[in-house]
Amino acid sequence: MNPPPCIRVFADTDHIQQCRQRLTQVAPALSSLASVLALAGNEVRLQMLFLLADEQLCVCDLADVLQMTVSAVSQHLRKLKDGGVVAARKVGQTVFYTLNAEHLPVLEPLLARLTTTQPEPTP
Amino acid sequence: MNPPPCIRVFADTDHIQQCRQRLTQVAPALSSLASVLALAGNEVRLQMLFLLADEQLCVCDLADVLQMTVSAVSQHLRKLKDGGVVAARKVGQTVFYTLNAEHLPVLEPLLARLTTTQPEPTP
DNA sequence: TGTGTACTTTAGCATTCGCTTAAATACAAC
DNA sequence: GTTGTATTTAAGCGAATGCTAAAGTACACA
Repeated sequence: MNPPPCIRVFADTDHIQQCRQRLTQVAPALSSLASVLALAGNEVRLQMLFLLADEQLCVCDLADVLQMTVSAVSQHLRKLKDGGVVAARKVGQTVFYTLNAEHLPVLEPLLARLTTTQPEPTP
Repeated sequence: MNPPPCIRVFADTDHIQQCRQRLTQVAPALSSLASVLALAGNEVRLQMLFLLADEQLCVCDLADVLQMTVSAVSQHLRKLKDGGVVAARKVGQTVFYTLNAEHLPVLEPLLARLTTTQPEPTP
């Protein structure tokens, strides 16, 4: 049931155990971070987040800007909302999306890099 | 060939165009960032990066720690290497992996959050 | 009340992902 | 050379992803 994954000569068991412990200590935070990064790791969604960092937008606006189907945009937004990355605010029949505060500490510095990175001069 | 994606009453064409321009300005950086986040957005790979941030490790070590097949680990590492996130250094017949400098500015603050986030007191 | 607009949801489908298994490569030691 | 160890690669497969197309929901307004 549990074949030894690696039968190398010097398997420093203490070291392995220590690494495992470090992982379990950060496990919840790491899992949460991974799911946020997975959401932001899609080019379309990252574009959305970049735009939403500047101003709230409705589904229709995003569809126009990204030149995508309203349905496709809506499905991306649902994922982002389910992940707690964005929040929806309904005004009349249009739904405005904004960045959610919960994961801003992670997203803000990432998005900030996009506007501050100057094109590197070829050395 | 190009049906209007959204026939809403008030489509602020100038605004849409302005958003599109902001996107094209950051397009290369955004694309690069998205691919790094996509790599880090996998829980197993994020664990690897977390460990590699502390010390260099070989494939076998990672397989032991993560309790995964050497093959599975190797395939993850190849993706990370192809994305420029990690670098390989061969010593004898073992291959040590380290974080690559290229994307450290993105990864470092993310990984730092894992060790500094204190468990929030239930309010 | 009906009509239209903004959005969501569902089903379907091609593609990608992440794993397993097995074979292949590289190299150290005997 | 042969053997053994560390790693990579290839093939295959189930599951997840991201889109389209079509139907469904919610609400404003005449």
